[in-house]
Amino acid sequence: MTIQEAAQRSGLSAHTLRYYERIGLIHSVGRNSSGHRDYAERDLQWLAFLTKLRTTGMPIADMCRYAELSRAGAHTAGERRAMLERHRERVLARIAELSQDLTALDYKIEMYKGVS
Amino acid sequence: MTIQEAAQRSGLSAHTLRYYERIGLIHSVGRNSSGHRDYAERDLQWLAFLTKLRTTGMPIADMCRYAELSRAGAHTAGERRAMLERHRERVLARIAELSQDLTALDYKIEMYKGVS
DNA sequence: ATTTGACCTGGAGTGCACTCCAAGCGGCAG
DNA sequence: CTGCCGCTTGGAGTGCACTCCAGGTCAAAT
Repeated sequence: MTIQEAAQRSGLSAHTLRYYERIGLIHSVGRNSSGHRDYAERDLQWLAFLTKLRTTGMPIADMCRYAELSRAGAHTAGERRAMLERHRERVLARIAELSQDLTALDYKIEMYKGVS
Repeated sequence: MTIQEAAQRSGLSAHTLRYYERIGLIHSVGRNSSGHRDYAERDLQWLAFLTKLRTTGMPIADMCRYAELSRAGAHTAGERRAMLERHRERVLARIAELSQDLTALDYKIEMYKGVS
């Protein structure tokens, strides 16, 4: 599939897809006879996973590290899992923080309701 | 209180406090006889509120708008409340998104557990 | 044959939110 | 009186994650 289709389906821009490949986040996207990228279903799945890491706030540098480990083979599975578990804790903490701040926000909104 | 004390107590850096004042997020911080900033308890409260808006992801530009409205007087209360309610929705949506992605992350971690 | 349009590359530019720097001032310890 | 420290200012620099540009290739349409 072309880069535009992949962009459409992944929700990332074509620019971002090229950028991700350049920095090593996506490995070995196929090329067709004229040198254009040709994304496979596997690439889309990987992209979907990357997108989850991104939207949950993992820095690009960490994602690169994860991608590198994935490329290195099965013996890195433990380290990858550890990365995900650390990340999981951060996401959990972030949800807790947001929930806390939401309560404060609600309180503030209530104050506006009381006044008007 | 000095800028260092205010930094300590707000959790922001002195750099950031000056920056926030410069862009109009904090209005009229007092100065002492030698021209140094002298933060009052009120400023700390305002800073704590700003910090909640920031950590929940409100862009600086929106916070400036809110600060501007606050300065403009009581007749802007409705608009301020509307801003907070819109922001509340975004925070809620963000929590929902994070929770969703957390589930996917958990699933991925389970897969690693199954393998190792 | 030429135009069009999607794609390629390396490198430069952008926006956000800080973060730091240089030059200077005020107060106080030695 | 000198040195130092913490503060002041305007302006420049930084890091992150894109985002865009220039110049070029290729295949299909006119």
